[in-house]
Amino acid sequence: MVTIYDVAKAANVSPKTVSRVINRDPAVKATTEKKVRTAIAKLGYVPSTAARAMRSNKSGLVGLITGAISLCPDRTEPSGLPDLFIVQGIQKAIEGTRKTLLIADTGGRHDRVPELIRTFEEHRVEGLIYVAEYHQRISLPKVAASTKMVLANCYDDNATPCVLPDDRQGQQRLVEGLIAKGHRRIAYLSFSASHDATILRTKGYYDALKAAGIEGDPALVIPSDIADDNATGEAQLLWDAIDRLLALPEPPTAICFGNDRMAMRAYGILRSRGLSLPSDISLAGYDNYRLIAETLYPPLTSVDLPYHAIGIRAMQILLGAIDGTAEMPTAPVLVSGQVHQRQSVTEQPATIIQFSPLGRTTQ
Amino acid sequence: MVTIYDVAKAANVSPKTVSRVINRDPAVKATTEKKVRTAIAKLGYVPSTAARAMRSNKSGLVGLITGAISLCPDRTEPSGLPDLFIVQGIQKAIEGTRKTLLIADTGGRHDRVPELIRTFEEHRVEGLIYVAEYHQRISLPKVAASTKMVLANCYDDNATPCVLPDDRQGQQRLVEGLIAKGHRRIAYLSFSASHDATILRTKGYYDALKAAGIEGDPALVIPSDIADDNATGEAQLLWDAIDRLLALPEPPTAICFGNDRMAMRAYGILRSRGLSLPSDISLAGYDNYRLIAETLYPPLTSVDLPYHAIGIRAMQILLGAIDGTAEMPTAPVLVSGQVHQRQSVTEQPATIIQFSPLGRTTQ
DNA sequence: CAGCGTCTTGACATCGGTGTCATGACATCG
DNA sequence: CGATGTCATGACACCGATGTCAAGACGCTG
Repeated sequence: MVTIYDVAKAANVSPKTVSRVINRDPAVKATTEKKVRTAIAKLGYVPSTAARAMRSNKSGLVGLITGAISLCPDRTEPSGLPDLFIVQGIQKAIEGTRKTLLIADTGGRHDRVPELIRTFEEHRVEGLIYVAEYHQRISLPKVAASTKMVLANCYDDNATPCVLPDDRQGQQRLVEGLIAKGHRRIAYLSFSASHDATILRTKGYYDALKAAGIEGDPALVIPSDIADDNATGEAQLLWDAIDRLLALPEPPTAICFGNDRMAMRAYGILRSRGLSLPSDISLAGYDNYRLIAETLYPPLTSVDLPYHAIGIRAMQILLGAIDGTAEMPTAPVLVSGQVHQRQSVTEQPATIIQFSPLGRTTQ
Repeated sequence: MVTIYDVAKAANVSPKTVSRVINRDPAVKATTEKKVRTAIAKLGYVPSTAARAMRSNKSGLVGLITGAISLCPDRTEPSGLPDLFIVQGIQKAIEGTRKTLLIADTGGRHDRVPELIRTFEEHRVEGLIYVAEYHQRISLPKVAASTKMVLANCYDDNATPCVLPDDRQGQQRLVEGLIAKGHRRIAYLSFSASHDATILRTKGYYDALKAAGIEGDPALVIPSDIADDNATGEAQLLWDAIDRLLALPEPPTAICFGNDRMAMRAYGILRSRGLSLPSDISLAGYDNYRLIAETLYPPLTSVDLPYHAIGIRAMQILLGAIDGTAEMPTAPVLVSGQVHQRQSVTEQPATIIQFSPLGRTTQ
């Protein structure tokens, strides 16, 4: 490999002068610079970051730990993919800076995280971002105090700076949209209640109802407590939940789902129950997983999970801390996502619903 | 940052001895080793790869260039995601080796590739993999001869070692499966004929027919020449193509699609035409994009695009070349994907189809 | 023309590991 | 007991860049 010494010899100058040229030191005479640049081009010299890093004690590396890459293929799982968008946002935010991103994938095994952090420390990364596959609390091993760390899509007990989706607000706005279209009986088929996202979104759901003066009905809120790897079980639960809703004396005119994939399944289930979409019932997802939301017929109303923005914010915070130009935030940074109105939700004509011993009558 | 000298001082040995301990040199007395390990643990010493790399001239880094990460979000595009699986395969293959993967994303802009290669050269990567988002011919700038390179999902004119999906065989096996179920009139709604994959798969389609003694009917093969970013245009073309097929005097009993997403759209279109799936017509996709193929109702027969395996093979080839334990292949390495039979394809009862001036009659 | 400041360049040490070779301690053998 | 060999360890140089400091060239001033 050609070194700075080879270039120096070829250009008949000292290595230090070559170094000056590379680093655009203005104290180099134009003629000398030309000589050096010619030699660099002729020899195809590329400076070694390793040597540079050793001298300056700055690696120019930023580490990223994620399961986004490995989690996609094996899981047909809903949340598996979108966290990749966080990675994309991070990539985008690092573009244009002089830093290089080192990506380590957990391969789905959390126990590998310490090992990955270790590798990063060996590479002397200047900062570290941990990306979780869904909104959750985590606990990470200690890293050197000099290594800045930011959490994306997760938080811990040590007040490590973190960037989170504003799940409460997202669901609230979605439901507000349904209410604005005249819906009053709005069901919510959520994920497992043990998820942070579910708790926050359920709160958002009730907040929206309350703001509109609609009383919440617990019969309309059904969480699915399923194991993530059990696709048939999930489908079964969804059938049951939908049947329960349809059998209510006063069934919902709209259903919100925990994510777009649940909604996608529901399209098939509801149609096999003889309902027309969206005229008989309106549906809304979550995630705005465009592959699903835009391809389904009718296209699905959904809420952005602002993963891309989360990635960008996380990296911005980290870069600011590395440069020393910005302080790390001490409270979680919330990023909100936009509601995308599509044709799966229709205007609900103002109706008066009456109860009778025989069931429901709509006038 | 604590260095090997700090450890040496703390353990009261020479730095060289610490180095020996780190590298598991057996020539160190047990008592000495213990002293050193204690000091390492107490000080939290982590060796610097930069320093190591400089001395040994081996970075332990492998570079990966891809658009897989950035291409996902903006494109609702079919092929946008799956190449990520190649990256995952690569990750998997590098696990357990002592190498670290450096991932560079093009951000969708091919003109950034030289810049990324440059960064890799600065980091002295020992090998380089380029991953394309779909099967295609590419052309890359020269890299240092000492840097091994492997292409995944693409090939070039310089006989650079490459790993490709066996598209011809995949489509052939898929169609063979349909034929085995009694289908004789099999349509193929492919991608744009300008894609390598389309050309190869179309060949596989005809090969399967020919092997079964069925004459190919050009009216059954319709390529969609659409711009990738035009979702509504794509949907329109699909409506038209399907209508054309259904209007044929002898319409197909099965339709193969260029990918699972096209098939997913077709579910809606065919049903809106009053057809029941799969009893009236059988459908098959390509890619085995499980999120779609398994979630659709009925689940979709499809062919694996063996992206994961492509990634693994590519990395294996590269690692072999870096170690010097294996020669680079001189011809493209083809990887074949399995056919996944699902309920979207039904047994076609042996029928005799007669033509009459009034149309088709099935007995 | 001596003295001084400015401009340009180079010598040298240094970052943190590791390869090479040397050294001292100790065991073995004739 | 001295010669030889083995074992464990250390001294030193080196990888490739760059920060520090100094030196030579040059022009300007008094």
